[in-house]
Parts: sequence; structure tokens; C-alpha cells
Amino acid sequence: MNKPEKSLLPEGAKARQVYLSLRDQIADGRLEDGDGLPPEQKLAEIFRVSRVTIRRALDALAAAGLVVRRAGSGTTVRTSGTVGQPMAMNLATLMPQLVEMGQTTTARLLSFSYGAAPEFVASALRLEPKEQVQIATRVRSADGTPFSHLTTYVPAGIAENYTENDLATTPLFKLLELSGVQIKDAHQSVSATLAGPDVAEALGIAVGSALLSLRRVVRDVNDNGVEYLSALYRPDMFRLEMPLTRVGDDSARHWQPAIGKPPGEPA
Amino acid sequence: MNKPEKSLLPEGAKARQVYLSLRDQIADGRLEDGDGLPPEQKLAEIFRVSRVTIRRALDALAAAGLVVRRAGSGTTVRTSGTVGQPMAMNLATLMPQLVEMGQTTTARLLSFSYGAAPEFVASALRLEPKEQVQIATRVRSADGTPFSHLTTYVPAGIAENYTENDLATTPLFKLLELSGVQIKDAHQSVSATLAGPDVAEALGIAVGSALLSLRRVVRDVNDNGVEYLSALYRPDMFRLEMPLTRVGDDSARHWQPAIGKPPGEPA
DNA sequence: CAAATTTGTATCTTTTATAATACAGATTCA
DNA sequence: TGAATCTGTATTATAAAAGATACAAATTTG
Repeated sequence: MNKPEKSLLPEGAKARQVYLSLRDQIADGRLEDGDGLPPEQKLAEIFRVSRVTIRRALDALAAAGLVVRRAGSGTTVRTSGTVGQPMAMNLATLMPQLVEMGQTTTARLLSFSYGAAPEFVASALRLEPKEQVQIATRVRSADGTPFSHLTTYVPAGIAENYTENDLATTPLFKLLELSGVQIKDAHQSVSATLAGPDVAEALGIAVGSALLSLRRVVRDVNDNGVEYLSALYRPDMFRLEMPLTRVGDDSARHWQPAIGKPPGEPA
Repeated sequence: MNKPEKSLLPEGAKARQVYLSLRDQIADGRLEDGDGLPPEQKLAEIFRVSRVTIRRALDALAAAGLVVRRAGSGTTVRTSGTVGQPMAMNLATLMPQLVEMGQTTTARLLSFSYGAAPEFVASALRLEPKEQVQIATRVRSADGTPFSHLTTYVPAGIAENYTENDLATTPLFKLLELSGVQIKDAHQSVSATLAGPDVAEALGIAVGSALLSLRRVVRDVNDNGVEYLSALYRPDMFRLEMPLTRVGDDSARHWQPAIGKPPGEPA
């Protein structure tokens, strides 16, 4: 039942930024249900814009059902029912969960082609220059709402083992396994980026929204790169969880990710 | 030597979208070093905007050093040297690195106060409602360039053990140790968000920039929450690295973060 | 109740972004 | 060399966003 969020919002820069900024604060809990926002005049000073602009942003928030405005009283946050908690991906049990997720979510194949590996892919996977790779872009949805935008690069020799159709239904991770690829290790890198027009449309979000970006390189037992993944996630629907436990004695203590233990459960 | 990125970029919607779209394509390799962009007139048709708008986007790209424009010849992608690698924080060795980082970076204390714990802090740390906490906001810089914006909440009873001055010089993690707090475990949650006016100013970036957001809850051996950290990082200067290794036999394999091993090194 | 605060509404002006157009200068290539 | 192709520059016009201002209506507070 998610709205397309096609933003009847003011398309222009300033008002939209205010809107996005406030929406973000509501989405990630800095502003909670029932919290009162500062008065419009105050917000105008904080954001260094006119009250009219603040007004436009608040109108958009109200239209989205995130706040309630009452003359004389003020504007208050109303999130009950509207914001679902983002699904949390536990780092330690990452891959199994992704496989499971493949079963409870649906994927749509946006593009599929073969071509020379881009330089950054070739160097990450340690391929020969110009080596052919399969490039696929998919959007994954949960409950009909898209939450991730994935682009994968797989060496052509490996990609031969599954079809375009497989990609739309099965997580690439599983396909590689079925192809007999012996996966050894992976390396992930997490950062943040802004949604461009293409990704924004695919994910049903506004251009300029914040996205969690994840880059993953997977190698097989011979240290050959078998997959390069560039993933973008909606932060309101997806989050990386990392339990950490301290190990070792005083002299050489360090932190280590806790494995397979839900947070708060006794060891 | 990082530029303030104070975005002389066109703030308006259309030109910025074109800029972001092209920058994205360059950043993730769809356009590589040496590639020639379509001529401005062609781009104008592709993006359905006027050539002037395309021009503004290209100007911004050129100012950012991502493309080189030559009259008569065209616009070509130039990424060599310009794409500085963000500093990478290895998850496995997270805390020690943070301590080290405290030595090679500088911190500035933006605000420091005591007050009732906000609801989301109280529930995360399992405090009584309205319990007093110390709230401190700091900005951490490397080579004079700010890269992270940190807000910490520490129960007042614990915070008594160090001074406001300590905070400006020493990582909170270390201060807690010195205060005799016996840290047991921590839980981190990573996502993405947009820069609001305050954070944007503190980090020297444009409002609406993407930020990597990290939330951390630290508990002591008695399971009492001792720190709630909300951190925002510039994605161009900071990244989370996670090596993963597959362990176990066929029947019960799972992924586990590799500890203390630089990626690509033999086990 | 009266004063203060806050949102709602309306109007007008200013600023900024975008567009349309024309032409000059640089480069490439046959 | 000369035509074709591109970027560089300039001008003017149109549209959209943002700002300034004033006042009305609802609500809260003392």
C-alpha cells in the first residue's frame, strides 16, 4: 500500500531540501511520533530560508501524512502506522539472509547485456582488460515496494551457466553456487550516495534522496573474481546491523563482530 | 587538500540532476577515463533540456575536475588522479583504528550539555525516562578537512568522570575506559541520510549531500548502556570495509567477517 | 478574558533557472 | 584549404521558485 511518492512536492531545490531533510529526521527517529516541530518562523531561521519555503516543505510533509498541522498549536510528527521499520540485514549472517530474502522478495530485471568490463570492474575482479562480462541491473522489492537497485558484473565464462530468466527469479549468489563456482571470500565496502534520475525512478523515490551504497567483490577458491556487485538501498527500508563483541585480555583486546548471536541474547 | 566542495554547482533542479547523473556514471565507471561525452546538443536532446542547462552541468563537472572540455574537440572524462580514495575503516579492527584515528585526526567540540535523554536514546540505552545524559557534538577532521559529525549521549553518572576538555582531545571510547567502565559489547547500525543545514555547515558540504550514518550503542559488563553514538560521515572521505570469509563445511556453511586479515592475503 | 503564539491565506516583488537564438573560436578531417 | 563539428560567449525572453509583507483565524497561556 505504498504511495508512488511521485512528489507533488515542490520540484525546486530549496523547498525540496527542507522537505527531504525533515522527512529523513522523521524516518530515522530523530523526530518521533508526537514531537512538535519548531514553529515555521524558527525553521525559516534554522534553514536560512523564508517562511514561505518552509511552508511548502511542511505542506508536502503533511500531504505525505508525516506531520499534522494545527493553527495556533503547531506542527507535530505523526508516524504511527506510516513508517515501517527498515528491514535489518545482519552482517554476520549476511549471505544466508540474502538467500532467504531472495525467497520473500521479488526481483525485476531492468537490463541485461554483455560487454567489455569497465576499468573499475576489471581491476577489482582482476580480469584482463576488455574481458567480456555480463552486466545485469535488477530491482528487488519486498511487498511490492522496491528497496534495492543492483548492478552485477560477472565474467562471461561464468555467466554462461545460467539464463537471463534465472536472474529475474534467483539471487545471483545462488546461481553462482549452482554453476559450480567455489566461492572463497568476499569484500564489501559500504558508503552513501544520492539517487540519480534513473535509480530514483526504479526505486520509486525522489531524485536526490539518500541511498546506502554497497560494493561487493566475490572471489572463488582460485582467487578469481566471480562477481562485482554495486547495490543501492533505500535507507528507510534497509539497514546494516553489526553486533560487536570485545575479545582478548587487557594487553591485546580488540573488537570482533559477533557471529550468529542476536543482539541482547546471552552468550 | 580536499576542496570544500562548496558547490558552485547550479543549485536548481534540472541542471543538478544532469550533473548528478553524469557524475554518477563517471563515479561508478559507466563512463571511464578518456571516454568522450556526446556533444552538448546531443546531451540536451537526451536529457530533454536546453543546451544551456547541459552546459551548466558540464561546467560543474569540469570545475570538479571530472571532465576536460576542449572547443572543437569535445568533452572527455578525466578521472586519473582526481578520485581520491576515501579513508577506509575496517570493520573487524574497528575500535583500534578509531583509537589510532584519534591520534591522527583532530576534533572540535561543537556543543556540550546535560539534559533529559531523548526517547530513542533512553530506549536504546535502557535508561529511566527523563534520566539525565551528557550530550556532546563533535566534528572530527583529517588534514584540516572535517569528515565526521558525532553526537554522543552518555548517562550523567558516567560522564562525570571526564571533563569537557577531554572530549575535545580524546576519543570518547578511550575516556570511558579510563573512567573504569567495563565495556562488554556494542551494536552498530549503518544507513544513509541527507545532510541538514547544521551538519552541512559543520562538515563543509552542501545541504542535501548524502551521508553515511552510523548508530552505535555500547554496553558495559552489566548490560547497562554507556554510550549512544550517532555519527555522520562524508562518503567521499570515509567508507566501511568488510572482508568476509566463508567458513564451515557444505552442510552448515556461513559467512563470517574476516578478522585482522587484510583482504587478499593468504590465510 | 486578554495577550502571545502559531498556522492559514493572500498579494506582490525579487531572484533564479531555464530556454531560445545567434555567432565567434577551436579542432578535426577529407 | 575548406567544410563540418564542437565548445565558448552573449543576449534576450519566459517561467518558476523564493522572498517579503500584512493580516486573519485558531490555539495556548497566564
